[in-house]
Amino acid sequence: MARPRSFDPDETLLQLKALFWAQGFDGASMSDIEEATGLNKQSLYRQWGDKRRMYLAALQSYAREEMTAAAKILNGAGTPREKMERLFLGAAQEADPRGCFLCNASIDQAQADQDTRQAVLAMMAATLQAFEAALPSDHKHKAAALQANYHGLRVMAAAGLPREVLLNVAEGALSQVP
Amino acid sequence: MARPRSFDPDETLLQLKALFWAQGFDGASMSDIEEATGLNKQSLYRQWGDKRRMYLAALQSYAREEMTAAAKILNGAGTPREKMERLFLGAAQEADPRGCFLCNASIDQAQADQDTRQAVLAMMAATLQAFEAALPSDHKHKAAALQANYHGLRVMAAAGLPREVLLNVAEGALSQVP
DNA sequence: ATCGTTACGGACCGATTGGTCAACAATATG
DNA sequence: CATATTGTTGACCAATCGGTCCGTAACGAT
Repeated sequence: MARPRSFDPDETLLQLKALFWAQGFDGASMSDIEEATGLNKQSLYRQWGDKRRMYLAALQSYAREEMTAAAKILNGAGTPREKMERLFLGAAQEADPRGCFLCNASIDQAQADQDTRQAVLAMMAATLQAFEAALPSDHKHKAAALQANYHGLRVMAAAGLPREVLLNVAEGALSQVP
Repeated sequence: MARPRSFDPDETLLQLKALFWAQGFDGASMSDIEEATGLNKQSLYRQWGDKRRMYLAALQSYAREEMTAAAKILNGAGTPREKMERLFLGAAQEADPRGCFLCNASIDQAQADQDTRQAVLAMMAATLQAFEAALPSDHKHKAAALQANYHGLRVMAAAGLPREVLLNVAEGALSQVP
């Protein structure tokens, strides 16, 4: 009935996520977005309405994928200790310079935009639950502190601290897990 | 010999710090800066050169004041436990929605600007030392993890998590301190 | 009072910002 | 094949961005 879309919105969303994750909302201009997606502005606006919604969609894509990757570790096989080792040592060794997109959004957009704030709160709550679920019943009260530890680790990794310090953080966190 | 400055650079620096802390580098326009300081662009440029150096000066002002406020707690009187209680419970109860300026800079400017990156690294290292100094000698290895915990707590506070969760984080952190 | 020097204020700059519009291209249905 | 409908393209928009320039104001030294 009409001309079909010539791009895959899901694939474009991954590119948006990568861009906003690395550069933040203000740091990514529409020109950057056009370049990163290979699409024209108009196609982007037609699909998502405005830049804010592109950002929100990217953030929710992160929630769906990167965070369920963490959740997969936490809900996967192994003892609580093994799960936490995989999570914390992984974060310390990879040391993603982009940080954690959720933390980034908390800091530079949660204050500026109500929708982002709500999305961030939901993601934070889901993360807390994943930590709780992965801990034995007599250690669930440590979930929030471990989450804070994890987010702090990601921030320190983004700051560029040496791996040795990051591994130190991971070991300290793990010492709380039986 | 010449017309004297009609503003106090130190006072202006406090206003710059407050603005960049709350809004970030990109989030604060030169118009915002003029409004926040009550000064004209030209006076600002004469004093600091460009916007980046205003930001860096603000960040270093934060390092000098807010962080030595934390350092004062850590280096002050009391047992390690008491110091950590003051630090973590304070951060959980005040729950500054602006977050920690150091964390914010780590996330949205450390990648973009080399000078900011170096300043952030120095501040992070100084913070680690303050934690180490405040812990008894057989617990110094926990300094990095406690720092991560602290930064995570600040990020979660900025995200808007309920005080109850933040207090939970603080208690979890404190359980590691004798 | 005058002069040299510096600070201040506002007009102004090109570049870039996020966002829109209308012409054109392409396709599924009749 | 014709048509209705949608996607794509690039020109275009006002507004704002960070930053500069210059005329004037205000001071200390002589």
